[in-house]
Amino acid sequence: MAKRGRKKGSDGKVSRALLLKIAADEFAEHGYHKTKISTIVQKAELTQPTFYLYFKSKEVIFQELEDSFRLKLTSLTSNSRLEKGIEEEFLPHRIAEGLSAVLHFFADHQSLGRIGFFVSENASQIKEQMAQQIEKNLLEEAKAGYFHLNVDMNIVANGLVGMIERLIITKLWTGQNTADELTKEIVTALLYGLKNN
Amino acid sequence: MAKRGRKKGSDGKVSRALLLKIAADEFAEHGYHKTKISTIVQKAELTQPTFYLYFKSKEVIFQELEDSFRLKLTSLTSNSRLEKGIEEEFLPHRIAEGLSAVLHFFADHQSLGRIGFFVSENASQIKEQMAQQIEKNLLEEAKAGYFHLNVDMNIVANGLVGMIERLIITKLWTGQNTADELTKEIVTALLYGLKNN
Amino acid sequence: MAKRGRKKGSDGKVSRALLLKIAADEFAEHGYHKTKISTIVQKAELTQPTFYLYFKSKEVIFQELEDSFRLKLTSLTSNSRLEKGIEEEFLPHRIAEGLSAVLHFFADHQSLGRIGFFVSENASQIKEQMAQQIEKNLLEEAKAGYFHLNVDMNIVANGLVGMIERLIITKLWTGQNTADELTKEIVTALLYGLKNN
Amino acid sequence: MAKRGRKKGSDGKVSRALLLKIAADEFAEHGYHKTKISTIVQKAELTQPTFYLYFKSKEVIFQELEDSFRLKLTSLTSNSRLEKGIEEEFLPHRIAEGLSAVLHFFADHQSLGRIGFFVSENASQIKEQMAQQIEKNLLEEAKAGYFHLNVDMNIVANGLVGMIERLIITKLWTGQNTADELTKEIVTALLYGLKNN
DNA sequence: TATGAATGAGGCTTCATTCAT
DNA sequence: GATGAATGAAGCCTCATTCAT
Repeated sequence: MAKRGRKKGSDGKVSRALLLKIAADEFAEHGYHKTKISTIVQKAELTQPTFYLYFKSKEVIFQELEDSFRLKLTSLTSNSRLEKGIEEEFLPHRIAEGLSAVLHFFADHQSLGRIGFFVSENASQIKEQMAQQIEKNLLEEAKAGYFHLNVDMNIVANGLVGMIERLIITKLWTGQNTADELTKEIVTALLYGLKNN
Repeated sequence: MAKRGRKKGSDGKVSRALLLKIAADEFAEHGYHKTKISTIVQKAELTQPTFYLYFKSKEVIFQELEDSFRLKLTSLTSNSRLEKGIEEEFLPHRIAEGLSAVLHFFADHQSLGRIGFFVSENASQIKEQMAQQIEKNLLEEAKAGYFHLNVDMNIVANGLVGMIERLIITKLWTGQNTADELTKEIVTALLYGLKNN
Repeated sequence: MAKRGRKKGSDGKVSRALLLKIAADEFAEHGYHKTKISTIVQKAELTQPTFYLYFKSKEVIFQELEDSFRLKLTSLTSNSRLEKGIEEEFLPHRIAEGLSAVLHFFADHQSLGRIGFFVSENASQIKEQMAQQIEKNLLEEAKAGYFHLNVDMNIVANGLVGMIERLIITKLWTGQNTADELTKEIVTALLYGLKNN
Repeated sequence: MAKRGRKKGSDGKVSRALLLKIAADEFAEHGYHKTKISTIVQKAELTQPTFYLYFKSKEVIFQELEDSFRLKLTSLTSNSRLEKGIEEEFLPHRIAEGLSAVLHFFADHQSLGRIGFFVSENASQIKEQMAQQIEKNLLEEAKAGYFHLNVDMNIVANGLVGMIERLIITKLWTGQNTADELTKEIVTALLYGLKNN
């Protein structure tokens, strides 16, 4: 039944998705330059021209993965702002929710996370966006009286991103700690240094 | 003027150092793969064979830079432990000293810092070593009664490294903050979360 | 006509064989070091990357040629042993057969022969293997009473290999003598020095 | 006492001879192309410019070594002709003398021998000259009645050179046989195949 | 949809050789 | 007589990408 030139059971959508997945793993493991198209297609049991059927270039498939990461991450952080009027005793719990979501995302999408946070040339920029989101939240929360203002919130936000980044690599992805464990530790450390008194 | 042979005023030590410096800048700016020997020697107004007079390969000169970074960093962190018997009121100041030294080092050696902390394939490993050093310090200090033990010190150490890393990029190297300003902010945030009560 | 992509009528097997043949000629004529991949592909009207499509390296294609030589030579020499019970009057004829096969092989495969016997770094080893094969044959034949034992058969075997080697170059490949003529001369000289009485 | 730029105790003649000797060993061991000027001068504890003080090029020093070999070899073979009127019973002894001289020469000058006989591009030509010398001797000796003429003397001469060549490598230079032992074996094998009746 | 075959562009490295002192 | 420093020339190899089927 298969037409000439068509692999039995082959399906564009499937091949494309497969290439994307393998590429993600390769980029994540070896970085952009050491990742070779030839390796990707080999693992997908396809050929190089087929790759170019779905992606215009190496750069483009990488970009698609990076964009995918960005999208998911943005949607997460934008949901983490605290509502006004929350009781102080619930504060740790509310803050934890946002952080937890982020950590779970990274736990569930290692390759994508590695790409967006560590191998992309824009990683720094991505993290800065994240830091800005966090800063906005912190400032509002401080204005609401939850936090003192003895520290520069932009610095705190950036520091927080750095902390998260490092713990993802060293603790989450190594399996030493779960997303929830890390959440608790971070929140504790954070609050006791930020909480108004 | 001479097209071949000895360039007027040429000196092996000088040429080598020049290549090393330019290479550091190139690696720092473009990463390992995008850095080309041809560019390095062009900027040094030398030729490719001259490069190989002083360095066995691209990999080797990179390694030399990485090692140089490692050495300086290690000597800094190993000097930052607190002596026993220090008065609590001087604690922030003492802790700040170690951190300050590290930040000043990064401020003064951007390219080297970028190489060791961001472009090297061993960057993660290097940071982990640093985190271990810090953890040891923290644990001793906790034992001495300066800190409480409500948090996992290994997590704190790694988080701290992440914070530092991120602030170096976003604040120190952008010129937004000086090493001393950052030191103060980090110590403040840190202590209020760690200090025993 | 196409500048890129598939050449009209191109066929992997053919290209590979072509490269192999040209490489054999080049190696045979110029030796290993003076043979350039760029020349090989030029003569094949291909480009350098294509070469690497079929052979991992210069060394590897050379090895393949050497192995090919070894294989054929080994199969020839191992077939040249005399059966027991052969009449003495047919001895010269039987011995000639083995030698003749070898010389015909060299006559028909100059480049390969030159590679295995003269340009390979293992040429000496190859010849020694051949000498050992020959020695084994001679010893069996001596045991069967065809030859006397007044001489060291290992020396004779090595000397014989040297004779063959030299005559191949000076007589066979120059066209001064045919394989059959040489066979006769060598057998004559050999037997009258070896024959029992 | 040494003047500026002059190594203590340095002497042109000595340096030149040293370079020549080391070069001979290197060429003999590694062949022409794998022998590097840089290695030669290193072993001589000199520098590359010094090399060019004594030899115009790599090719030239090699040529000098090859010429040196040629000279010595030629003087040997030209002395090996048999005088007319020698008694038949002394023939083996007289033939042996010439051969012995050659083998002793190779035994005493391995590197030079290897260069002239195996690494030079003219090795084949050199051997042919030798073969011609030998052929002339053989023909005269045949004319004098010492040998029969059932074989082509040019073929015998070339074969003999091949035998010698191979035995030098496999027996003489490996220490398995002395020059005198080989001489005896070769003469025996040779005579019983050549002697008239 | 898929592929066998091919290539443009470009990087790393080596080596014989030379100049100014 | 000797050398520290430098280079012109050239070769091997890799990789993203494309064409014709």
